[in-house]
Amino acid sequence: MLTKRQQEILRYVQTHQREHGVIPSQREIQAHFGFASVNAVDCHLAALEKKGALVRRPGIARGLVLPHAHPVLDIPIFGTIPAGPPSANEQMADGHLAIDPTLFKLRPREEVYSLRVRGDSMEGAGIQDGDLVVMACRPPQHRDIVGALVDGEATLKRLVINRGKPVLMPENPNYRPIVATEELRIQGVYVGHVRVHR
Amino acid sequence: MLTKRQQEILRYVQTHQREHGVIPSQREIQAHFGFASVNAVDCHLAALEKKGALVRRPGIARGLVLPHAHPVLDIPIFGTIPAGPPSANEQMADGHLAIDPTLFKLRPREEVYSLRVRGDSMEGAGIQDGDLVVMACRPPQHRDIVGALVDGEATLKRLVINRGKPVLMPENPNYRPIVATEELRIQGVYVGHVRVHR
DNA sequence: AGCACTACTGAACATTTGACCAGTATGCCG
DNA sequence: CGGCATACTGGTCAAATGTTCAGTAGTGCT
Repeated sequence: MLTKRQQEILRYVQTHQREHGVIPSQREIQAHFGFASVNAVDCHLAALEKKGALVRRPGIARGLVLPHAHPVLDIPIFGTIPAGPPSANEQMADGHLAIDPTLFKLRPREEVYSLRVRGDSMEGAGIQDGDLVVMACRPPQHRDIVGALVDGEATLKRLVINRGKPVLMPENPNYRPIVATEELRIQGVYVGHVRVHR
Repeated sequence: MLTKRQQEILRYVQTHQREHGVIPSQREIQAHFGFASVNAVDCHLAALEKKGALVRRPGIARGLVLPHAHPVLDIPIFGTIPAGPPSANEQMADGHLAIDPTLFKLRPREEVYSLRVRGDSMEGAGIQDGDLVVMACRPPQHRDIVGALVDGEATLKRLVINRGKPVLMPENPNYRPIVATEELRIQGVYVGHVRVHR
C-alpha cells in the first residue's frame, strides 16, 4: 500500500526513534533525505497518516505516533513475596519487565505488576519456580489464577468458589487446597507469564 | 533516591507517553501540576537528569528520553510450523513480540525469533499449547530444548546426545523420543517463553 | 550561621517546529 | 483529456517550546 518513498520515510522515523529515543522533527527528516523544502516531508507525513501508517498530533512538536512505538509497558517486578498491592509502594520494584501490553488483553487503565514465582505448587498449570507471572488488578472470577494474601502469607493459586466459599487450589498433587481461616485478600489476577531459561 | 515530587513528575511523563504516544512538553507538565512557572518543570527535569532518571536532548522539543523506552527488541513471531531459519524471510512474521532483550541472556549479536507452540509434548517442561517460545540461533548443547526440523517436520524437543547420536526427547510420557532417520536440522535453542492467559 | 538542595514564582528570549500557500512535473485511470 | 495521487521546490508565519535570569522560601547538614 505504501510507496517506496513513503516506506523510506516511515523507516527513518522508526530508526531515529530507536536510536535517539526521540521522534525526528520534520526538518530533521528533511535534512536526512536532502529535501530542499520541509513541505516535501509534510506531504509524505500527510500521506502516511491518510494510509494509517502513523498518527499526527497537530500543532505538537515531534507529534508523530507510530503504531508500534508505545506498545511497551514497563511492568514493575516485585519480589517473591508481595507485602501488598503495588499501587502503594512503586519504589519496591526489583526491576522492570518491558513488554508489549497489547499481548496481554489488558483493560483500558488496568494496573499490572509482576511477581517472581517461588515453589512448584502451580506446576500443573505450567507455572514453575522462577517464572515471572504478570498480574492485573481486576476483580477475580471463578477459576482464575490469583495472587492472594491468606492469613498473612502470599501465594499463587487457582481460585475456586465452592458453595459460596473461596478455596485456593494448587495445581500440584503434592499440595493441598487452602481455605482461609482468617483473612483472604486477592491482590491480582494472573494474565500471563514469562520464563527465562537458565 | 528521587524525591516524592520528582517521582510524580517522572511518572506523569511515563503515563503521558503511554497514553498519548508523545512525550509531554514542559508546558504540558506545568499545566498538569498547576505550576505558575515553566521553570519549576525545568528544574525538576534537570534534577531528574542529574540523578539519571532520564536524559534530556537540549534544544529539542519534547526531547526527554526515558531509560526504559528503547531497550526493547521486536522479536518476529513466526507461525506454528517454521519452514526454515528466520534470517531468510523476515517478511513471513505473523506479528511481533516487543520485549526487553536484557531479560533473556542473549549474546552480543544473536538472532532471536519466536514460535507459537502447538501440542503438549513439552508439558513436563512447563511449555504448553499456545505458548510463545523465544528461540535463539546458537549452537545447541546437550540437554538444550531445541526447535528442530526432523525428516521435514518441525518440533520442539529436548536434545539429548546419546552415544554420539542426537535424540529428541519429549517431556510428556504420552510421546516417544524421536530419532532422526533422514535429516535433523536444529533451527534454534529455547531461551524462554511467554504465555498469555486466555 | 552558612551552605546545599528542593521547590517554586515571574518574566523574557531565541529557536524549533508544524502548518500553509503557490507552483512544477510525472504517472495512472477512466 | 481531466482528475487525482505522488513527489517535490521555495518561502512565510504563528505557535510551540526549551532556556535562562532574578528572586523567594523551607529543610537539613555541619
